[in-house]
Amino acid sequence: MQKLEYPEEIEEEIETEQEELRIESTIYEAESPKNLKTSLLLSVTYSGKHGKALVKLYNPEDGKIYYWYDNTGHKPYFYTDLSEEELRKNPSITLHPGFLGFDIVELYHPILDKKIKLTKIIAKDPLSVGGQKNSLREYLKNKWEANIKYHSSYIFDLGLIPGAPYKIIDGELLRDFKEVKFSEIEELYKYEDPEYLQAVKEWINILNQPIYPIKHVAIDIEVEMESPTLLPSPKKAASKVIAVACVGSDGLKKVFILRRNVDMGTKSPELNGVDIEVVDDEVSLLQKVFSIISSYAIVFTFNGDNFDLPYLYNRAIKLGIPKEKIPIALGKEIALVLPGVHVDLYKFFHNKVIQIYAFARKYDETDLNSIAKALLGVEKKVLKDFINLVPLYELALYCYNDAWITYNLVNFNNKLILNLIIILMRITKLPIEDVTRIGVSNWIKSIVAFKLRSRNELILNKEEIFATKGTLSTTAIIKGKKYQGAKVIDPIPGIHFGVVVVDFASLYPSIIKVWNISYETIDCIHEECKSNKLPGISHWVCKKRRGILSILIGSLRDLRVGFYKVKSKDPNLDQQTRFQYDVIQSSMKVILNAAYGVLGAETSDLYSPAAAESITAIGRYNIDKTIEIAQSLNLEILYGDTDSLFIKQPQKDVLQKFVEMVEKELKIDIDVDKIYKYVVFSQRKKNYFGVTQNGTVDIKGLLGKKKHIPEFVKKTFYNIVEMLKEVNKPEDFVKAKEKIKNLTYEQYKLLKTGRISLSELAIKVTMNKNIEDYSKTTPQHVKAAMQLKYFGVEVKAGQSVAYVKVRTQEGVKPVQLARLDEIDMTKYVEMMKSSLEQLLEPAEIEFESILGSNNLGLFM
DNA sequence: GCGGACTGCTTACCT
DNA sequence: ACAGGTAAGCAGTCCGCG
Repeated sequence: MQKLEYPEEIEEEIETEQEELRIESTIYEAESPKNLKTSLLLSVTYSGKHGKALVKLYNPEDGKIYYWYDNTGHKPYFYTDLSEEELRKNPSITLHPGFLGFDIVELYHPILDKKIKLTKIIAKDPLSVGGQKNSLREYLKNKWEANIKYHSSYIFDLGLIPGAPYKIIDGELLRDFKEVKFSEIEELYKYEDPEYLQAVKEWINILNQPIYPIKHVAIDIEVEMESPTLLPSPKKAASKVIAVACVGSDGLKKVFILRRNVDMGTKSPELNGVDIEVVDDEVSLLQKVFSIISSYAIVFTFNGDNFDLPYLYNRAIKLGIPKEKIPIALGKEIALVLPGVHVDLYKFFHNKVIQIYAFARKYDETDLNSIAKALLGVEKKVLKDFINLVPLYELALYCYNDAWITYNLVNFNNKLILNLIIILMRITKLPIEDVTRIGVSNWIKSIVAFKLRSRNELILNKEEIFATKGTLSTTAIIKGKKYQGAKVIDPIPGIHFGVVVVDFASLYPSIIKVWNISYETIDCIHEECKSNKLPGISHWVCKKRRGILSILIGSLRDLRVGFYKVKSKDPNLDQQTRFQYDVIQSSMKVILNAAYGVLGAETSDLYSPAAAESITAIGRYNIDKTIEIAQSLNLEILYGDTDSLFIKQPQKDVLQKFVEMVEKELKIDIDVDKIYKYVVFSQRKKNYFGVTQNGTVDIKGLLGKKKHIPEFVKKTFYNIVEMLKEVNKPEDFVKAKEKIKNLTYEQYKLLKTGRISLSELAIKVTMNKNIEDYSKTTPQHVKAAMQLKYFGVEVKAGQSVAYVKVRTQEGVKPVQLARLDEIDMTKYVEMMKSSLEQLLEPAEIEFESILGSNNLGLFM
């Protein structure tokens, strides 16, 4: 299939610097009742029309969205250190049309460790605080909390928990929480300080609330194309919308097709049960779609922010539909719907931490097809012809299938995604639109800011944190990195039977808790804390005050490990509860795993290099101490990486003693993670394989598992792995050896005689940049991409190039352009060798000997 | 003019 | 737009070489 190009955007983008989308339409406004029963808080936004914060609630009883407008008189604001008197002299402030007034406040400054006096500047609307050239914040140098979005500020000040149940009584918005019993928790954490216990209780209180099913719909649209290679531009919306599919949680299965001068074609049985409506004119088609969009609480799309919804909106405008009759509001890079909410699954799945920690890297490209293949085991349909010419029933099927996939991404595995989103909202205090669109550093920022506001503490500026926490005392091993990271212990090469792996359960979060690491406690201001040095570095940590991250991250860690993980496997609980607990513990995992990284990320608002390098330094200290203890008990350490140690054939009681000693010394839990029948190490770090007691094989870092290795090498690699599974004792290797040799030889023969197809020889490598951005060198995959571009197919950043090695000057060719007879065999034999050797070497098989031992004449 | 030693770039992995 | 550490393969450079 021909690759598509993106349209050139000719017009200047109209930069709507607006932080809050002003939704002016009244047609699609939801009711705002005086009383409302148990409803989930889905979103908070600012209503320009009412000049108030707007809370969107979902009532599971009737499946409808309800609005609640602020009745507390809450206004946007920020702080400055200028006195009111000084400010009065500044007409840009006092005469600003959005200026409302001043207030003098006292707030606790976490780094100065004292209360400071600030002037609160109150504004009429969010845009007057920030977002425009002449917003109030632009006229002041020293300012705090001026970049917080108004809806977040509102959530923080009212202590709202997005994703949690609320009710309205006599116009008042109230928590509608089920009572949670804390006796068990109080027992579990009785040695912790009261502040910490309080944090634990608050987490449980919000996380254990029921999650109600939410009425939702998945939508996908198809658009006619101007040319076969140019993707339609949503901004221009020049071509017709020819199909729209909707799949709803209420059983809706609907496809609207625009009647055009194209064959109906034949209706596939896959469309049985799907209501296909052929609509005569585009305007009615759009109106019907709008009516569906506005009747569901959540609209899910895949890339709807950047394509489907702006296209529908702009097309509707173009066809003369008045904008107040369109239930869509467009922002800079976001599209919202009315009266409910829109979630763009592309953005959610694109989030790196979701990809890595929630889905364990099951998908590595974030297009719909890759994700569907990895998570649902299904693929997108392929159009057999240019979309403009495809028979209508076929188009209907294609469109329906995409909406169906989108719907199932939300609903597979017991609505996992929907549950995950709700739990993440509760943890991060972000509205559904934000939590599904922004990255983890902003999640954590929101968690922290919510807590700070509740404690009447100032939310510090990035620069302020960096000014005192920016010093580094270590040097990174890798050039270009800022500070030293984890320690990896050289493995002892060979085959080792009976290996026990112990590891620290979430090491870095534990360190943050136990050592009181936080951006404000590291290198704190107190003279008397300076002696409280951390091991191996020149930083010290506060003795007087518990750090906010120590509390937040520590409590999340403890609850995950000690409560939710345990409860998710508790057979005494019903399945639904266990499932919710499992969702909670995986949501926590996502956040915990990223917490340390956020401190070390320059782009993060909590960037605190001193804290980040202290965490890794303590990590190294921990592993060193643990090795010392192991040695004192005569345990043999085979390998270790960051937070784990591989111990050879430890005696049960010695291991027990070891665990006790480590926990006593370091105050951090260490557990047996797994037991291997045998593990095979080379001299390489991060590179081994092992067979566990139940026969599963772990392969770490070996070449054969890397995704760019050609399929045919991979197949052979995994066939050998299967053979190694059978090995239970040292003697078994001898038997496996013959089988492995034969297999390898057979594959080699196939390769040499040209019987491996081009696609199995393909090397697939991701382009992390666009072609023109490779300025320093031109790697092979880029060479291949350049050849493809010459043929009119452009590979963009994020996509992968498939190429083969050939005997030409360039050395490579994209698979599409290559012939089998020009393949450079020697390169493929080399690849086979390097990949397979990592398995053969330990079995004492020489790759070369396999090739040489048989029928030499065959290949010349 | 060419090959080996070296450094640097790039990707994909591990924790 | 969370971190650093490691392996592998290739690109590019420098140096020596009658």
